[in-house]
Amino acid sequence: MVVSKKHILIVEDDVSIARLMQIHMQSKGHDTTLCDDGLDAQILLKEKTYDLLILDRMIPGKRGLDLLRWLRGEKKTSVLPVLMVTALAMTNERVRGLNEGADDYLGKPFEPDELVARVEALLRRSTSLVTEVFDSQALQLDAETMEVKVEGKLLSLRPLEFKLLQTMMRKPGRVFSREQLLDTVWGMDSFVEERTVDATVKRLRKELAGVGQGESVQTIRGMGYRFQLKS
Amino acid sequence: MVVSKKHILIVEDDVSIARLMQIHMQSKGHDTTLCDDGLDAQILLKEKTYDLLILDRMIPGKRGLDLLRWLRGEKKTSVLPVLMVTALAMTNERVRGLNEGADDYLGKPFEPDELVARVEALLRRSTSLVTEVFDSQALQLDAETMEVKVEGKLLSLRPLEFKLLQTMMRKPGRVFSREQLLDTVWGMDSFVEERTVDATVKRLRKELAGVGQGESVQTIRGMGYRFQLKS
DNA sequence: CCTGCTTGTCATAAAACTGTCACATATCAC
DNA sequence: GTGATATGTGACAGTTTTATGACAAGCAGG
Repeated sequence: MVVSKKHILIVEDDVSIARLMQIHMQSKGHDTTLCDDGLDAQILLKEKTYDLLILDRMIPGKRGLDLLRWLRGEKKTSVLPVLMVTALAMTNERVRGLNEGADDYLGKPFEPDELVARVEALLRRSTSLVTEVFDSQALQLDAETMEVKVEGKLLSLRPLEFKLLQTMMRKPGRVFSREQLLDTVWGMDSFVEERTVDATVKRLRKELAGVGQGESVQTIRGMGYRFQLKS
Repeated sequence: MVVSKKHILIVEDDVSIARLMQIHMQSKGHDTTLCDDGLDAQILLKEKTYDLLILDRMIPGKRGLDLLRWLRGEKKTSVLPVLMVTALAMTNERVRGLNEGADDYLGKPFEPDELVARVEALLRRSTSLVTEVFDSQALQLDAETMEVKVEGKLLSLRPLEFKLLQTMMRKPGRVFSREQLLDTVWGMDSFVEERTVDATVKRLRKELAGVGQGESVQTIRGMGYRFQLKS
């Protein structure tokens, strides 16, 4: 599977190693930003968003773990995948790094192939299991757990119901035709009756009704459906 | 910082020195076990777990370095801190000992104060770094012994089950895809069916069920698995 | 070479999900 | 109101996904 072009922040003070990383990342078609100081990295992370962070454990300015801890403490960037690199190849150090929130770990010296493999694996994951949290007032939808929370009350939907809600939530108030929904939810190449949408809407409504939001999916006769929270 | 009570294994054939060590360790509130033979020490290390090993380089039965090499090689997971003691205070010998995996080194004769200081330093390090104890409410996972405690009830898992639980516990509530678990638990380069994850999950669940946490590993249909303690 | 334990795979059972249909209701134009 | 059209609803079967038990290969320790 090809991972599309990503932007990777490399925090590493050893120039030769950093260059090596950069070359390999670029060979896979990714953009890279290099940074050799922890405090500078912190600023960069505040300013921009990256798809992956390669973090050396031993860096000037701020220790790697400190940076990681800060990163995980912040809400916004908390899902940024982090690959931690270090010369401390001891098991306990590794465990500690992972506990602090690193998603993977690579010991120095490393094989370039392994670096690439781990990076690609992390990127693959992050694109398939993104933690999207839509938040329309009282309703939260978490793409990662396929769960929906309405005023704290948990609601676990079936895959199709979830996708349907997710799709309609992206444009609250907008009317979606059955054809449109079939395309986005079921996929452009599915052989499914339009009436199937009705059935799924019904099932979704039933679930939502359980938390007092049964009417948030409305029917526009002759047009389709739309989503809007009951006020 | 006060280091809580630890159990120290002293491997030393000179009785007077051994007694001296013992007295000082006990004065700091630690338990000690004395052993004057390398082979016996090996048996003890197999049978029990200690928090620190004070190892004389010159001991009967087995040479100190051999024991150390065995310890580091045999149980790759062993992170037991080792303080090596010897009369051979030459630099190169010292280097050799550290290379073999000793965590610190003390030349004979030694000042009792120095012994105590080094021991305390090692213990402090080990409690903050080595014995990583995950603690999600009632569940404790000890990376060193591969044991899991649930409300006091001990649970010894098989290697794979342990790794699996350990991986999922790092991000409680988060869903891990089978691919993700294969990468982290089995390794990125393993040729294992995705269904194997199911089998291992089943085995892990069975163990957890024995202590009333069978449902803490949940299935997210179409997505993967996640860990979350039953509340 | 045994022996016991771990683990990968497979076949099968069980469960969850979804598409469709038949019919009930609702809405609209006249 | 009446018929025509659109949508709601419940049931059911087929499909997909996961659970489970069995089994053998792999492996470490004797």
